[in-house]
Amino acid sequence: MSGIDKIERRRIALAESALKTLGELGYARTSLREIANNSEFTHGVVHYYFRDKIDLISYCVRYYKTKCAQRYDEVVETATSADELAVGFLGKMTQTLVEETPMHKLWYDLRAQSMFEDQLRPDVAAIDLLLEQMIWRILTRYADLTGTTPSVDAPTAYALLDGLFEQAVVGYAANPETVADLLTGRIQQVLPKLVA
Amino acid sequence: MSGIDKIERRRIALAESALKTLGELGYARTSLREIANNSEFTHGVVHYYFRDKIDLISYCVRYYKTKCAQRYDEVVETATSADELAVGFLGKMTQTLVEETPMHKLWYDLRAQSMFEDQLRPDVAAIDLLLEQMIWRILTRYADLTGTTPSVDAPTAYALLDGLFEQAVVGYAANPETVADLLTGRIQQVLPKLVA
DNA sequence: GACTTTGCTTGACACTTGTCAAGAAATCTC
DNA sequence: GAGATTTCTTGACAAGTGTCAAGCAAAGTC
Repeated sequence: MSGIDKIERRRIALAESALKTLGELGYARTSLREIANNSEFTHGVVHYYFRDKIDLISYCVRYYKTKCAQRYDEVVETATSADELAVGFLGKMTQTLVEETPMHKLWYDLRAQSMFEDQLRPDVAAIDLLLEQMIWRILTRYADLTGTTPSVDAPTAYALLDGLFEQAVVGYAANPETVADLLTGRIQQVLPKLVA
Repeated sequence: MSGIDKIERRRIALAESALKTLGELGYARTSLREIANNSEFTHGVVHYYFRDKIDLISYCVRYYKTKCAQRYDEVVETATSADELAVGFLGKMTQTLVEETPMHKLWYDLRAQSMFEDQLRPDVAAIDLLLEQMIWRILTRYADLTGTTPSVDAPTAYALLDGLFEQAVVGYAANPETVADLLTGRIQQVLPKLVA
């Protein structure tokens, strides 16, 4: 295995460890030592592989992005009816809401941080675009299957659905049981209104 | 002036100072000393009037809440047509987006923090509810004036519009010029779809 | 097997943080 | 105006932060 790959592998291992800690504690309360403690590494290693803290976090964000935006692609491709697509989409959405709550909490945290920390902004904007495109793929496919066309543009559709999802993530901390059903109900209300 | 009022007055002065600093720096980067430095007080005073940091911040959030949720009430009450209401609503919305950007940044930051910090959750939830009710007043009035009824429930309507607004706030850091117009365009797209 | 490079540990540094306590200053009370 | 109370300043503390450098261990190279 080549040297550059080994470095990248370590970076990824560190990023995954960091993401675990970040997802639990949030950006503000996560220190490099805490990240190192929750991993098999010592705190010095972090500085061997990353210039500084923001470099690590921004690497984490970029790494995270590669994992999150293709979640629904399979559903989009295999669905043969609007209902099937909607059910599959909602299923995957509630699944990731429940199973990957920390990652979603972290995402909304980091997006908020990007308003104050310039260095995070490009990475956050890139992920936002990726998510927007993901939503757009779902919506255009949904329109195709219903013989309609989207009645809002991509950024609007994303902002709307993201608003619903964020409320669900924020609410999840308070009521883990009811939130998933509420979310699916709301999206079912909204989805038909986004095509015409 | 009574003693209890004087204390409350000082608390409010401190909270306003703190909110200014919090709005600029965000939750993670704001320290009590920074708050004190940007005010006429010394850092010891903060602990004279507030038990600890979270007590101060939670007071700030509660104080902030009283100022933000009645912003649109005048527009709702005076509008005599759906168009007038929409124009007034959009005007106030872009106005507050531009003029009170730090407060809005702080709000989204704090809502994210509340996912990690239990003590913030009740206050954040209370504000979310207040905002939801505000949106609901606007939407029901809009429905009245157009002779329709809302086609989504209050939490859904709030989540949708809040999603649009949050995107605008996040995007405001990158492109301050274009964002306001984009927001109004998107809300104009969406508003008619929320009634039927 | 000696030597060099790479990877990692350890401990230290300068600094910031929240918190608190001792005492000065101001205000109030009589 | 003396004494008591409230209000504020100052300085200190312990803990935690990001960062870095010196040196140890391991791996690779000849």
